[in-house]
Amino acid sequence: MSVVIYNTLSRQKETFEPLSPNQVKMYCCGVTVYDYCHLGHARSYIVWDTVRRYLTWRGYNVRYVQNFTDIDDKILTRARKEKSSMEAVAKKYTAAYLEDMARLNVLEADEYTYATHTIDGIKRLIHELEQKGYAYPAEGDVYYSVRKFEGYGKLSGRKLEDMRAGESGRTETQQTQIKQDPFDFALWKSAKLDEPAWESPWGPGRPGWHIECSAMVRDRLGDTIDIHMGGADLQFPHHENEIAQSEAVTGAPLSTYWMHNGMVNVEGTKMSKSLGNFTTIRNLLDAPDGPNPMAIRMFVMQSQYRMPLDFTESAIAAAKKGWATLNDGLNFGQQYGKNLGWKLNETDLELEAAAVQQFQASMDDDFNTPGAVAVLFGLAKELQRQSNLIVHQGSPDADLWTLQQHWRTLVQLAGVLGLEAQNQEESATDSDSTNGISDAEIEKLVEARSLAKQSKNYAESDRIRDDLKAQGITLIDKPGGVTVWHR
RNA sequence: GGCGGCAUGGCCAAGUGGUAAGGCAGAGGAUUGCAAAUCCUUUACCCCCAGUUCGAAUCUGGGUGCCGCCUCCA
Repeated sequence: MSVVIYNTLSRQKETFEPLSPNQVKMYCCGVTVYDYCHLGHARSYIVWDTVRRYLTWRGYNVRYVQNFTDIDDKILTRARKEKSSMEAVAKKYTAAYLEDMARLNVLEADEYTYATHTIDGIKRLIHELEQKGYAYPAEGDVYYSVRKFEGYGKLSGRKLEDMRAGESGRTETQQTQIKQDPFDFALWKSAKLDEPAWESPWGPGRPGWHIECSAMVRDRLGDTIDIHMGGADLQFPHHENEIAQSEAVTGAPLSTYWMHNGMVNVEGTKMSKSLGNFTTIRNLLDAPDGPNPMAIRMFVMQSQYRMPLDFTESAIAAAKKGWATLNDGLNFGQQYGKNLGWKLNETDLELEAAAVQQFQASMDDDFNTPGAVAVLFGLAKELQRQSNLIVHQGSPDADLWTLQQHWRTLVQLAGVLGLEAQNQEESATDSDSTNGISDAEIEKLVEARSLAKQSKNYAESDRIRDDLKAQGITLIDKPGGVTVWHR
């Protein structure tokens, strides 16, 4: 069995075969750093993080490179607005990106690249394109002559004659007049007054958007990589243009597989900065009753990465609840393992084969995370049941070995999806120290409540229970008038 | 106008030829003084029409609706 990937290039699922056995070179189109990231970005990078984690778990040696676009009109506009510099704005939002992603448990790339650090490679590439007749200078700009590249449109499946230039209403009129063809795009833009600029054979200026990715991939990973990924909205023109640039120069395919994630929608339409219908990651997480970052991962994992994903209050609420169940399961070992006599560091325990097999079958099929998450829930619900038995009856009804295996399997597989529990012991200690109430005091209150119950003074007994609840202590009445509690 | 995608229970969402995973919510029951938690049970003519097939949510054709892209985009 091998991994199957939906390749945008062929519009079908293909068996994954890396160029060199067990080596995977991945390049992910990163963000333009002019603002905080929103949920659309969160989805995208959580998805690619998961692909990377899964391939790694499957035994591939993955090299993951991602860029930051730190030269761009939007950054400049932002810098003017904030009376700052392009560099400062880019720095600020690059840092913010890294913070947000760390919270979402997105692993750092093996290498991050920056447009500003790739100027030489960019200039080299443009020069080669010029020599090979694919690029032409015009009034200090340099443009790519799209009609010279035979395969233009092969990724997005479109023909130049079918497209309406300027359909989206965003064409820059100035450029339109300079370009030989409306579909030609800028490789190099001449600098206007008080704009950051780099020296070049075509005069001072800065690179166009698409060229940086071509240059970075070539510099860091080589002429052909295994997987190139990004948002579905990058398919055209960005990735199409990358292909045109890279392949015209190298004569080799830029990437064997192209993967695109579906958009995050708000009330049926795409979340985007220009529409203003976005929620930033930090706003969502930092809201008073905001979700745990892992709940966001759950939210993303519960739909297939190529499908649109609707962001709604109720979807987040459902993900929060779902995460709570999973989190309980993940904490089972910390909570009960010691009492059950587990050795927690025992790692040579075999995982539960059926669950692993089902998980892998789902994930192998173009990263079917909803199927994989269902496996996680199967394990978590069983642990939840056992946990309830322990609390109410004092012991589980499964043998300890099986329980430990369940738990280890859950932790391991959830980890492959980047779903990790908070360290419960830590938070428990936290609440011990910050929460003034001691065990003895709780016992006293529980005792008082039992007496109140016996005399049928339920108002009093409920008051005590509510008070304790407010302090994070849950009471459980068991048959026979016994009450147990836990924080 | 062109290209692509999607339509599955109250909401979300897997399933791509053998008669519907999972999550959230709901209902009934067990338990409880009432709760909480948990357990058990339970809710689907798979957008419409036609076709292929012994058999289709799944394939084919035709509708209808929604979404994305056509040089800001994750």
